[in-house]
Amino acid sequence: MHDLTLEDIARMAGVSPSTVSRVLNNLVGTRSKARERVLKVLAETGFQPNAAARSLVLQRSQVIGLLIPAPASTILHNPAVLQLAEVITQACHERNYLLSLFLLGSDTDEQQILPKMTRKGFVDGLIVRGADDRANDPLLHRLSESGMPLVSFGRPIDLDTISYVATDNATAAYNATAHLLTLGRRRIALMVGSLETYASQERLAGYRKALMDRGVPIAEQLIAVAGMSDAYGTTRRLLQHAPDAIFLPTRMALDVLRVLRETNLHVPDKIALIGFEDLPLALQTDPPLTAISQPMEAIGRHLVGMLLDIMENGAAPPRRLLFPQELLIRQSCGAMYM
Amino acid sequence: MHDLTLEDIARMAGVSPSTVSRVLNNLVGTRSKARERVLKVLAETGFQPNAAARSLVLQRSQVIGLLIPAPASTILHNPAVLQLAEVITQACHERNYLLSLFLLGSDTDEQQILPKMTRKGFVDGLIVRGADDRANDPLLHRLSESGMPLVSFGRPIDLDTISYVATDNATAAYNATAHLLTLGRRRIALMVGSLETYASQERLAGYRKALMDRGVPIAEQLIAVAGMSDAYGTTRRLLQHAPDAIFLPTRMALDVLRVLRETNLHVPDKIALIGFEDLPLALQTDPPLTAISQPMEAIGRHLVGMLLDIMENGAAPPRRLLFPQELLIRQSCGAMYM
DNA sequence: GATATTTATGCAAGCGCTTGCATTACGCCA
DNA sequence: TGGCGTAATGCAAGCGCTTGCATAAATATC
Repeated sequence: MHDLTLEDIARMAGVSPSTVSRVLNNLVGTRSKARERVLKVLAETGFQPNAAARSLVLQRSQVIGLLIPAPASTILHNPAVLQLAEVITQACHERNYLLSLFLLGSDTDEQQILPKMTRKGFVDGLIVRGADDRANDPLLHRLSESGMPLVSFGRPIDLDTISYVATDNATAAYNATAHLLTLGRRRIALMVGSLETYASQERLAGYRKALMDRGVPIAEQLIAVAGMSDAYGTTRRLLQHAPDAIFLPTRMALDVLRVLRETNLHVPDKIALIGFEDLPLALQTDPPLTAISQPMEAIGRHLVGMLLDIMENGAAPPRRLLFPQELLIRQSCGAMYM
Repeated sequence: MHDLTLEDIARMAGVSPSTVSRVLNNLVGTRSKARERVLKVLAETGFQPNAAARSLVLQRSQVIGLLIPAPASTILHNPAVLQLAEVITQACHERNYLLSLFLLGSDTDEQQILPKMTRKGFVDGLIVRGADDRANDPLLHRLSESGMPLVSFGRPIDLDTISYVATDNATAAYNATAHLLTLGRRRIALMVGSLETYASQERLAGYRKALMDRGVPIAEQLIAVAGMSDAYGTTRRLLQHAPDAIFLPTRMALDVLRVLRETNLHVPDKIALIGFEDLPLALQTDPPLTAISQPMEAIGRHLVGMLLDIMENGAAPPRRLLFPQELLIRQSCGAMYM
């Protein structure tokens, strides 16, 4: 038994395929009697039109792709991207699009997958978790060249033709640093995951500016780069320079807290902590971590809004949107006790 | 300027569309001179054939869908599903399929999305994160009825027609409990996230059996159900019954550890801990958490293997596969000190 | 009740690709 | 060089749907 087609339904309902199509797409008046019969058959059979045929004739698939360049390590420690995926999924559904997620593990994946992703008739547009670092710049380049409607979450490096939504890490870091200064901290350490990422550079800049604006000297020893695996060691080294606050990637909070417990540095009495991202983890640490939060809901909505706009009106000129971030005060920064 | 089609390429290369198609699909001998010209044009234009047209004529899209029923809370605390997604993505690429992830947030999503997912010509088959609890049983039912090739990760409840891959939670819990007993623990507490899930029921059964086999009395007060938000309180209550070990969902480890620190119960000297899942978190806790680990790599491979098999040979009879799990001994169970 | 107007329906083309079949070009051997 | 087998190529149909156009039916108008 072959799969049902429009034609089968038409025969069963005693009408022409066109009529069935029109019923399916609601472009037939409600008072038609044929309509009733078709509807009945449709319900009985549970018929769903063939997606490929539909896409072919309509020249669009009603599917949007979300590309996540993510070697295992990255994504597992970064639930934020998942939250983004959820928000975007929701936003797409509201606009009657389907959101399809694609994981890009290795570089070979990328070579293999990208050409397929940019085929017409597959997805109508692409949202990319862009430019975490220079490494995925070529990806954006290639996507951009493909002509596929595209928006990036995160500002692309060296590429000013791509529309993007990003968050203002510089201001956020500035504000967080200022907050710590207001609380009386003077030796504020900064841990970043890498200096290759735009985000880190912006945070560093915001941090520096806040210190300078207040006339607090910048101690280069208090600035450290730490990967996931050496967060513990890096923290220990940092402690030799007697910081009274640490500004850190939230995913490293557990390692940092462990060091502080081991060295009997009470948080926040002796040392204050602020995380760069508001992951679920921030609520589970002891004490709960004050963290910078991105307005994910709004970001997601604007990403898909922007993409749909580009799909309708073309990609020029590129759209840009910068979102402010918010400092969520919990206990690790000491402000609760003032 | 309209998008390029096979016909355009054919014209540019001075051949017929059929020839271009054959070059694209590598079913033309290598010594053809036309082939060279086509290849050249293809390279120059970066042409990619229209995916919808291809799917339509071939009656398959070379895309597999991974359906993730995941309200935000669930997925954010459960990176395991992401690991699965990565493994499956990889396995699909190796088999020349594209893996497309779909998040099912709300129930309304489900109503809206499922019909689209089961359309022919969209995906060729579906992998579902099945039956975490009764709640998504209807989902599996509907998918099953749609006739779409389907495999479930996790054993479906009340449904014996669906092929699945699952892990042997009962044996794993049995072994972990036995391990604790061997280490001299006698008052082993069990925290589960819910009693609605198959997984929890199996764990509970394995736990009970291990105790009975060793003649250790089962204390019902040592068995507790805790959600993410009341893990802390539940742990405190549990402590009133003086457990010397706790068997817990890994994602609750931080809360449990906090209670134990606050009550000065040293892990593992005073109390041993074992987590049900080996999340990245297990390595970051202090002390690192002994945990049960699923062979994700193998599971992922078999899920796609099974699905492709079903796509080729039909769904009957349903395939079933049960994987053993492994106890990863770290410091929280005390075995390191023996 | 006859005509004009609106609304529902059917016909057929076509979206961009693949592929069976018929045809042509090619290389080989005598 | 002619005849043969094989490989390369082109033609045209068709995958399942939508939609412009023409026609038929239903409704409104006088």
